[in-house]
Amino acid sequence: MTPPQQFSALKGVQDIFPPDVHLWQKVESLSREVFSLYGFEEIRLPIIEPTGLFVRSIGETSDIVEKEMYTFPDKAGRSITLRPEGTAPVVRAYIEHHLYNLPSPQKFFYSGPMFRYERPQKGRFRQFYQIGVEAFGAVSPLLDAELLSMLKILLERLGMKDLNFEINSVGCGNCRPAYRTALRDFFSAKLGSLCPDCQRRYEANPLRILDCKVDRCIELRAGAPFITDFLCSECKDHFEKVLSALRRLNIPYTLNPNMVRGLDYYTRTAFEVTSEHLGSQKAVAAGGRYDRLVEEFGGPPTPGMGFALGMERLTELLRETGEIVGPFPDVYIAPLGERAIMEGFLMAERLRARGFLVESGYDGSSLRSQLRKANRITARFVIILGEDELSSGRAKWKNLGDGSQGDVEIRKVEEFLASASPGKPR
RNA sequence: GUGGGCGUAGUUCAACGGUUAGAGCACUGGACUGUGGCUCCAGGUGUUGGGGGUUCGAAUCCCCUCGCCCACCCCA
Repeated sequence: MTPPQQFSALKGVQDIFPPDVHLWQKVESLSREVFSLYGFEEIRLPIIEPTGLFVRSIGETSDIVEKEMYTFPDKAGRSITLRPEGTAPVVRAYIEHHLYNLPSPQKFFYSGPMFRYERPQKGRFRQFYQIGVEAFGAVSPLLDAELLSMLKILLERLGMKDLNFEINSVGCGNCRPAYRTALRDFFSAKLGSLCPDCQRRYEANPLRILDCKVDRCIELRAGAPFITDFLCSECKDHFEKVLSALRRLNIPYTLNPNMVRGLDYYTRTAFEVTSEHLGSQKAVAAGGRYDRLVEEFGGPPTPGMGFALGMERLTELLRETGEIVGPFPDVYIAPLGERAIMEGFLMAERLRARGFLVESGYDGSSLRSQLRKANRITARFVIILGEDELSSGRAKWKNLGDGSQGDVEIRKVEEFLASASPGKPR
């Protein structure tokens, strides 16, 4: 006989189950709570989008578009892509539903899986989850500071420590081209000494040379021009006001003129929140401004700004700060014998209707093994129901915390548990 | 796509090329026929990831392949 085929999850995707899933739930619920204080409302969007949406927003020559998208034709021959990021779909929906007619700024958050066909490593997956926010229609640098503050408050309430807020301005369509030219000029004489990757970057995206990790390239870029010295007066003013607001909020930040964002659509403010406790993929959140994107997609000129949190990286850090355990059963019902099993089954349903978390045995195993199981799942109480109890009408109860026990009328088990469990029933 | 590391029981890991591949934990049962945790005892059909090769003999050496991990590229 051939053994049945065993399936396993695809490369780069993962199952999330207890106890880990409790961390995920905590992050999700706390995010909702904090975001709602700032007026962000949830938006739920498709996971598949037309391929062109990402090609045009992220940039045709970006790695994401060139080699990382899950793209396939549907049955009518349309090119479909599993979303590799969240901003472009939100922008699409914002324009498609004319949300710009509503009072500005419009603020949304989303949560869900993204897909990129990459080689997995620590903190990187092919299906990964992001919680993101996007705000439309506010040019003020105070919005930038407000989003940073909201993010910091969320991370603090999650108990995260040792985070570094790195910030930069990548300028706009007016000033960035001049900087690119200046960078190319700076590196042109050293081109032959740069690593092969950087020689490619020199052509494709010279800003990327700035965050190369090769020692030689790090040496060669000493003295390279800073983008902050090339910002136009509007961008410079905006950046200074963001930084000043951050100082007023007592939010510590690190200026990182070498930080460039991967996606083409960013303008002005760009930032990353990193942790040294992660692997090489150390950004737990990142975002920035995209003041031209809505217009480029056919909407009215509307500034935008947002960020996304990487769920796997976040929960990775939270796992180190202490396990969050799931709910424990209030009571385990241990029936002995056929009649008792049915009685216990009915009792379990009565107790659940009263708001108790109940586990119940119904396979007729010994009292010993049932108590062992109750102990293992850390039930607070055990109710023992055997022939003796059924004939006397009084069930035995046992408190697994202190070992105390006694008996109680079967009809009054609910009342007994309610008085013995503060806060229950709900 | 590139480079490196690792695949042995449910799990964490042992086993100089040499008997029948072992141990902790977990699980199940018992000591205690209806009382958990602590203790003690008992319980393993593992294609040593898969395939091929070298050898009298391979978990161990070689080749191929699959998978996982880490790093690069890039990115949350």
